Amino acid sequence: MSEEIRRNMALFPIGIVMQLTDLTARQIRYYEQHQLIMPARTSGNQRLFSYNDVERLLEIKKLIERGANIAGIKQVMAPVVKESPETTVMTEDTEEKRKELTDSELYRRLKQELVTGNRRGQVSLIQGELSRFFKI
DNA sequence: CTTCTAACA
DNA sequence: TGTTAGAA
Repeated sequence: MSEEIRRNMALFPIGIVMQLTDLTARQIRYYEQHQLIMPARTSGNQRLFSYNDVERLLEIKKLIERGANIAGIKQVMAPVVKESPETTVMTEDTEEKRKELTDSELYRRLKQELVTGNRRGQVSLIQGELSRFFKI
């Protein structure tokens, strides 16, 4: 299985993403309304975010903290279409840098999430999937 | 219990 | 953006 598929594989419900990004469900849904992210849905209409979605949200969060609005973020971030196999749309190299920083931050949180373990329900949902990313 | 949508004291 | 109501 390629990294591409792994990164775009939807596996976290909004609750996990909230903890990973420190964003409220309201904000996450709001960003989705504005096409900043396009999480998949379960048969029950529940949002399922991929590893990439989480990274994207962290990017959005930083831009928001820097005083950017939705319109501004849309300009900087390449609009997500769908699962584009060869679409590594990096508008600027400045984003490459920020990406590296958020990656380490994300890794730290995901790892902590896996070690700490959530409470009933989430454990089975996330732990099984995350073990594919981290060998503990 | 968790998440979803829609709407507003 | 917060928050809440009612449903799934």
